[in-house]
Amino acid sequence: MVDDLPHTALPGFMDHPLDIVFAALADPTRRAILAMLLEDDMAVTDVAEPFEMSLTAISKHLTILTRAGLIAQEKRGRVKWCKLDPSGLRSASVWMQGFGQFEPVHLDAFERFLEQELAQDLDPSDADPVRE
Amino acid sequence: MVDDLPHTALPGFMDHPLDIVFAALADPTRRAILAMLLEDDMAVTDVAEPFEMSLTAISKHLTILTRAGLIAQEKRGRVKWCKLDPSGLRSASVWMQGFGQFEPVHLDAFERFLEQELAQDLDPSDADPVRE
DNA sequence: GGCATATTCAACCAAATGGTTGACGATCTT
DNA sequence: AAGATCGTCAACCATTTGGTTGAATATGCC
Repeated sequence: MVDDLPHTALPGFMDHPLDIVFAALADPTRRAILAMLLEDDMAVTDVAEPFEMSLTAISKHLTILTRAGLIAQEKRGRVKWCKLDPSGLRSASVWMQGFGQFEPVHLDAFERFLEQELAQDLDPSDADPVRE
Repeated sequence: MVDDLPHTALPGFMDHPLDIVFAALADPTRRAILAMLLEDDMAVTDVAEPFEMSLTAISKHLTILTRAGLIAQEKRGRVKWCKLDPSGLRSASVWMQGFGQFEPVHLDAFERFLEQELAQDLDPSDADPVRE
């Protein structure tokens, strides 16, 4: 038997979204992943490649980034593509701009950049995913 | 017995400053403390007052915020005053503005506000610390 | 079908985190 | 000096985190 709370892991959990966003950003591996995705959308395997860490570990990091709204993942065939999602970063930025008490920031070049990315909707036309 | 590593807790530790800043921001209690300090510099005891948590716990949170460069603490007599420090938030914001690859953000109203605060150099002339 | 590739799941582990309590060193007040 | 107040220290505890490995699940290729 598995005790009695096997539902959806409903404990206190992190209630506030900002907890999740900032916690996600607090790890250097995850920030490095975000920086990589700034250059290109990537498959999980390719994200993992430069790190001296198991694929599983990277997969977990990507899950954390996804739940924080910092990246979005989309499965195409057997490959799961990862791309930046501005929403997480935006909410964090809004808070930081004076803990939400001042006017929200316009993420300037960054937001516009990401919006372009989104518009392309994961078109790996010039990506180079398969390296073998 | 206390084992044998009682020195300064020298393990790997968090190397990158951003790790420390974002980790500090990832806790709702600490963000609430920052929001409180936005209104007024406060003594540790007064910071702790609204929380249902021990003074020790708040003291630890304040240490974490201090090490992250998010607040500064100054002891005056037996009272330790806490005030916001823009440096931590600034470094986080710089990174977020496109992971350091875009132009750094001007923290607008927030920075100017804090610089005024700093100029006043912890003058609790209109603060109301002692409530008894 | 059979095999390789892509990714996650499950179980496990060490270390870090966030909290507690009780004792302690400072400092102010009387 | 005594006592109260401010804050931290030390030890402890439960939970979370970040990693591992081995097996499992999909999907693509021949």
